[in-house]
Amino acid sequence: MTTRMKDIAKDLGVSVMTISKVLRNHPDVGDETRERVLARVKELDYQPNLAARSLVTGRSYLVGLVVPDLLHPFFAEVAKSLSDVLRGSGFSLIISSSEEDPAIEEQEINQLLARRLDALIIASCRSTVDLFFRIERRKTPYVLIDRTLPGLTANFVGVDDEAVGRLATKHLIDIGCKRIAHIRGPETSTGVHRMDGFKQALTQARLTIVDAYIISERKGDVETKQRGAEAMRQLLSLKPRPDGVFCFNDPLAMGAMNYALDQGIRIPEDLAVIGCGNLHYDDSLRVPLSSIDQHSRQIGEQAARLTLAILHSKVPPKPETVVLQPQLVVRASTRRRPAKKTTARVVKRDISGSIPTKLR
Amino acid sequence: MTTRMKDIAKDLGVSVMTISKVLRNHPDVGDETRERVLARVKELDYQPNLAARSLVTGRSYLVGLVVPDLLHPFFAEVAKSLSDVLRGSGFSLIISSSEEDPAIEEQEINQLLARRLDALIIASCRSTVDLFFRIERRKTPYVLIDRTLPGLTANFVGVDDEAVGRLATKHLIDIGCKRIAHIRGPETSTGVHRMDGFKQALTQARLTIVDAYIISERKGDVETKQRGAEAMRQLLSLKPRPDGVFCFNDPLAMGAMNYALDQGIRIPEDLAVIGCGNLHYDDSLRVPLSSIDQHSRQIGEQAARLTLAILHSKVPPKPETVVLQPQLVVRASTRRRPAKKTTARVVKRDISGSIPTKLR
DNA sequence: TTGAAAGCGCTACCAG
DNA sequence: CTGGTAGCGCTTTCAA
Repeated sequence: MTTRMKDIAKDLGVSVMTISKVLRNHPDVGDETRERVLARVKELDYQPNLAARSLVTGRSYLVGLVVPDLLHPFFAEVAKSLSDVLRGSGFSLIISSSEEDPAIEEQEINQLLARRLDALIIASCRSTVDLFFRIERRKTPYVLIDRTLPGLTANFVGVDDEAVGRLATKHLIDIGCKRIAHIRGPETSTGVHRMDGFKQALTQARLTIVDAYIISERKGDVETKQRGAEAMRQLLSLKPRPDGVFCFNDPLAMGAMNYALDQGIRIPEDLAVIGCGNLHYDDSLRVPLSSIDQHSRQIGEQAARLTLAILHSKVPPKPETVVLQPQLVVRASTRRRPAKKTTARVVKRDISGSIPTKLR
Repeated sequence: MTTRMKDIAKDLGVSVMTISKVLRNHPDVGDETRERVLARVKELDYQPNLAARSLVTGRSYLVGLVVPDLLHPFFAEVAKSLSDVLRGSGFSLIISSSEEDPAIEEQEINQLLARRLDALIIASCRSTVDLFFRIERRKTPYVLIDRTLPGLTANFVGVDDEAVGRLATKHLIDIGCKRIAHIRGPETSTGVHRMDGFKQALTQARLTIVDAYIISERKGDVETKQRGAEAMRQLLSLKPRPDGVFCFNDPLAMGAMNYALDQGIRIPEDLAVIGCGNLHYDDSLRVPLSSIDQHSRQIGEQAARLTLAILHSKVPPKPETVVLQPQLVVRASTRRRPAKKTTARVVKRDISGSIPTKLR
């Protein structure tokens, strides 16, 4: 069997309590005893069973993260920064992916609840709040990231998605686009709010909102790039063709651009394209892609900070909302002679948004 | 407080044991009693405390995964397929990242050991075996993925990295390259073996190995793309310049290509470039990148299969090694008029290797 | 079919 | 400073 405190206690002729205290740096232990215990612990390479410990303390020092897709660099980046901060505070992060499937998300969250984690951080793909009320009934603190849910007052860290839509669309208007299309995202808050921002920018510029220029997500589990290509195919079949497109995210924009380029469309001359996410490969694409940076790293850091604050506070604090302001990053896909001077805040080189991909 | 079996037992006037049996589908319970218990469980939304359960059963139904970098699509893909398979078998996956830092890797593995996980799956960035001997002493089964360690006989799932190096280099030779360079990876098995394969292919083709054409990883934690650019700068300063480069991985190749293109080098005419990883954005780059597919999804699936086999077997089985054969994927960055007919197996369109990035 | 007793490995509490 | 007692929430074993 594996070593237990009892074994060490017997070896050394001291009580189990003494071992326990030494291991938790409790002061009430004589120096000599402490040395002997530590020596034996090291010799046996002993580690206390954390499951047993958390059973009695009621705390697991485990935080759960649920994301819809680990392959998306945005969530990978969030996971990374989150994990960095938590590790520094003695918490471990257990990451699970819902594969953008509400049923899997529920299943994964149930698992995490059953394991009595100290807190949950969730980028939810659900559209109903029932699951979150259940979490609240279980008294497990949680922080939503990236996506909010209508009718749910909860801790939240994310970007201002209406501002994302406005910023991107206003930029297209500023460079002279007149017929602006939107390849929209799913029915989550991010998808809906970015589209709202898109419409707001058009309205503000006294441009009409053309329904046919808004392409909805196709049902089914196809690859994002392919969906982008399909959406672009639809747009190019319209008359008159749009001269600017705001895509819900960068993978979608990548697929859309590829299709357009393959059809001989010039970007940005015939068609300007902007995405969202500011992914690390944006500036290496066939046409480097303009994008909106959503501060993935900061989202992770703020979510971690908020989680730790909740865990350290005695009484459950009021839900806090952290909304970050998105930033425009201009690259070749929208670099045209401007129709009028751009008023948006422009970041020439992306620094904060660059995602370092380490060497394997 | 949170609900316990005791509470439900008291409510219903039955014993705790009966509840426990119902929840584990034990047959020895009367139908009527079972119904009553299930009804109350549902009503209270009760879930047994898995920490308590695993304390007595000695099994946690938790598998740990340690990767060097979640942001690298290869590891994200592995994590995804692994998680899919394990979830289907009733195991949860707890993912942690070592950030390519041996000390963090040790710390994370210690955490996982202390939590008494059922098994560990590790893509190690360590160069010594001591940590793994410790894991073995703890009797925790583990599976290495992607990277092996010299002097360690252990379960392993990964690609044949010498074959990766040979395949890539032979392809460059086949399309007529005469002065072939290598931007190599770190001192892990992947880095070393791919370079070995590179040298083997040169030797076999009776080309000399020029030391200056092999660029080593710079020390320090710089971004991969930048390292690729820096390596390319070095290569372009040599006389004569290389006419083909095999890069350890695709992010490195991306940085290298960008630099070369910015210097006015034509790819593939002046310089052919091939990477490894077959990442989903390879075909959307300024020059679509030829690459070697290392079957990330299959690595995850095989590692999961192997892990489950170990967990289900009564006695610890002998270490098993699964070595997958890499596949060449040709794109524009090496598409030249061939000097002689290529003999390598060529996949024109990448199907197996395409990595679906879901819509956020 | 049901349940009482014992204990998994650890820590809180309080007595010495 | 030290350590005994009690018990965290659950399952195993075995008797009724």
